[in-house]
Amino acid sequence: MAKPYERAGSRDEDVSPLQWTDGDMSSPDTEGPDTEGPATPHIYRSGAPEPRGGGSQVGSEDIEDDEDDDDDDDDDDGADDDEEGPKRRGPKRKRMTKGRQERFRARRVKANARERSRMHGLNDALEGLRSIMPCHSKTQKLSKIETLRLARNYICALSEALEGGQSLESRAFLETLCKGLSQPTSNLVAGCLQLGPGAGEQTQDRTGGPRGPPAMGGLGYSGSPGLPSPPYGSLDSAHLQHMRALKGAGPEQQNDYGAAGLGTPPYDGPPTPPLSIGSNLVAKQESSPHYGPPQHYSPALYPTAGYEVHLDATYDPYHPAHMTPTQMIYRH
DNA sequence: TAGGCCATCTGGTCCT
DNA sequence: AGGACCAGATGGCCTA
Repeated sequence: MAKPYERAGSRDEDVSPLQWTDGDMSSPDTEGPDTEGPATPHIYRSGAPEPRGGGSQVGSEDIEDDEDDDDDDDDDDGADDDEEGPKRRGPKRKRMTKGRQERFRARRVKANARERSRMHGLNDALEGLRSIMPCHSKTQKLSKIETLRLARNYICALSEALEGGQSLESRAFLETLCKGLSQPTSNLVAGCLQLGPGAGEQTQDRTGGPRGPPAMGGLGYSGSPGLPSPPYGSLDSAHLQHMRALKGAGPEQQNDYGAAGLGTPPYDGPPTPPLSIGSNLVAKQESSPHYGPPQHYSPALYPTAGYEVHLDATYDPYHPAHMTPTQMIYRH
């Protein structure tokens, strides 16, 4: 079943919102989109399965009404003792008075919003990564895990190519690229690169029908070759740029995206978020001691939005002198 | 219907 | 105290 992740629409649009089962916080009033659409309530109240931890969710724990509001700190010794099930470790919790419960809810709402925002940032970064992968298909989006695997392989493959002068059309390059990827992703990559172990070899896709172009026979998944049905992804222009750079094409030739018919800049993804890989790399090198000199990376791997990255003809990725962005020629 | 992938909520832990 | 990060749990969507 493992199929490159594909979804009709972004889930962010129809995501939802919190269903406030308790009347205290009737609306999270945090983000707009999250307050509309179908509900995805995960507020564990009575009746809902508890997420973990032996059963004491704050939302479902000792919630009290106002009656014994302030004198409850003394008698909470027994609060956990009379619970059935495993005892909870850690500091004893105080009973949730209404006021405390409200403060807790407010804190949780804020924390949830932050967490959502954090995950969105993470996803944005992942999307940026997707967009510079050698095969960037708009119809078949790589899943998160496959994106990370492909990125790792891509770095390895390009490094090997730089080291050994290996051809980027070689089978070895493709094998490195597809190491550990799922079959559909491997096939996608193969389709993008228009490479195959046996040109003209007829293979079968998952549905059993013969397909062309040639598939990734034995790559990653031995004995399970086959390309998924078209549309295949496209060889990303960023990858073409990498290939050109690695082949030592002169700057003049590297400039003419339009003339070459590519028509797109090396990075034509969505507006680069603050987490832009390329820009961050350069910026952090110059400003942050935590990011030390990048080790064993190819500048060509980091096309920055709005920039084209070109390799110095004498570039040696392992030479210390070439570890800095000064070896990169940026041209807008 | 099962399984993959995802977004979200949540509590715990660590750090500032 | 509050924020960042993390991992578990849950339910929705989609495809085979």
